Amino acid sequence: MTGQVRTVDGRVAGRRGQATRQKLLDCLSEMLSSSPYRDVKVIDVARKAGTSPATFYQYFPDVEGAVLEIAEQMAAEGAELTGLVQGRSWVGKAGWQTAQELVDGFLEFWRKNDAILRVVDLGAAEGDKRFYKLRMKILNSVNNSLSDAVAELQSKGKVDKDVNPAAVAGALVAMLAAVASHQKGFQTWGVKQAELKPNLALLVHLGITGKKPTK
Amino acid sequence: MTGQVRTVDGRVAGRRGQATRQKLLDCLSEMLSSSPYRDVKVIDVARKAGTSPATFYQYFPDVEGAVLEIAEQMAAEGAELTGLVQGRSWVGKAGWQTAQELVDGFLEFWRKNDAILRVVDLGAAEGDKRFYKLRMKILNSVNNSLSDAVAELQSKGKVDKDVNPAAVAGALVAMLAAVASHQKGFQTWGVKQAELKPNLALLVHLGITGKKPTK
DNA sequence: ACTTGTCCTGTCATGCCGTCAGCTTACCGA
DNA sequence: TCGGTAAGCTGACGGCATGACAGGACAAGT
Repeated sequence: MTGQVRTVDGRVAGRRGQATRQKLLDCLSEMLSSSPYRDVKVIDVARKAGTSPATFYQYFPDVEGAVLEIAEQMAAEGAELTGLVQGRSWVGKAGWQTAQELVDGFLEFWRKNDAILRVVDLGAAEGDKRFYKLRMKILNSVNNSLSDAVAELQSKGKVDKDVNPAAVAGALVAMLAAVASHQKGFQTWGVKQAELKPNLALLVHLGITGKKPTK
Repeated sequence: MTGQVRTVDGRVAGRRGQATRQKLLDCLSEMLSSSPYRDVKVIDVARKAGTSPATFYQYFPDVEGAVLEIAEQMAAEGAELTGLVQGRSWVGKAGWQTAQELVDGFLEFWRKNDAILRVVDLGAAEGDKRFYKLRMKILNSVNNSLSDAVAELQSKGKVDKDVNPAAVAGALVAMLAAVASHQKGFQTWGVKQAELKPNLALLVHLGITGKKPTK
């Protein structure tokens, strides 16, 4: 996809250049998880990476640009999420297992990348098409698979005709993402992490199949 | 609660002062819906309000402080959400109606205040306790009512014992909030606003009662 | 050693931040 | 009517981030 890494002014980046570029990305990523997005300054990132602001601007047009880059890398890894739903059964005990593993994998992925995902979410909500497309890219694999699962059950007459597979799948994915973002919120609400998961799995199972799971 | 409105340096604000203060809040609010949170500058808000940056800092410690103020006002209005669930029935056709009206009211409220809610969400996700408490305050009314509903059905033996009411309620509320934030996202996903609502209502009904609604 | 192209940084103009002293305005009691 | 007092506002300033540029350092090939 990305044939060559290029600097802002069009030069092709070599070995060393790519290294510092990556270092800047790493430092920015770290910065995002330790301080509010709004307060992340180019100069801090540069200092942390042992270089100067000017260098940063050689590789990225601005902070947002760099964030998009990080998010892009993450989206690529996010493809692993597909495996959580693709080709799985939603019937009987296997269905319950599928729901559980989906929830587990999803929360884990989100927790691992929470800082960057927050920013992507904000960008998307603010209407920025780039972030918005990126968010789709990440969620699409899961969403499409879920949507297919609903559609298939529907064709077999196991799910009502007036259910919109895409809407249900989208809502469930949004739920998982939101809960993952606010995991800490649930704790103070008196819900422990361990308790949360099975209840989420239950909701997912109910949403997809319309039935309570057989455990 | 707030006995007197005070400036940062401790003076009590009079008629005129409160007016400019409110004007600044209004302008900030408008600013937030038209440009990314990260790019909202004090000087722009001040200019828009026909005053100077120094005046802004007389009433608010920083942009964040002003945002919290706006959010607080909104949270007060958010109490109206309570009416969407409190004392409603979740049985039979009435249950379906309850679910529909909840979804409707929730989406409407979110759409009306989306700009500020985005920022609150971000702040909460970033771990800022003030935003986080505020988010709770807004969602608590709905969340508690839903939680109670589940607990009640549970005591009647209509819902499984191993369901955690708070977890389910929290997840459903998070889902509604997330879907509301990304309503545009669903459109490009091929799901129309009108189609989305009943499917959300279905999920809510399933989650609360464990059964398909009778329409 | 020399050349070439990559890579980094010092420096600078610009603009926003956040603060302060000081000016203007409104209110109030004598 | 006339100060006196507190509220209300702003010009100006040091400080820092931004973003652009030109030039120096460096690695690799010849």
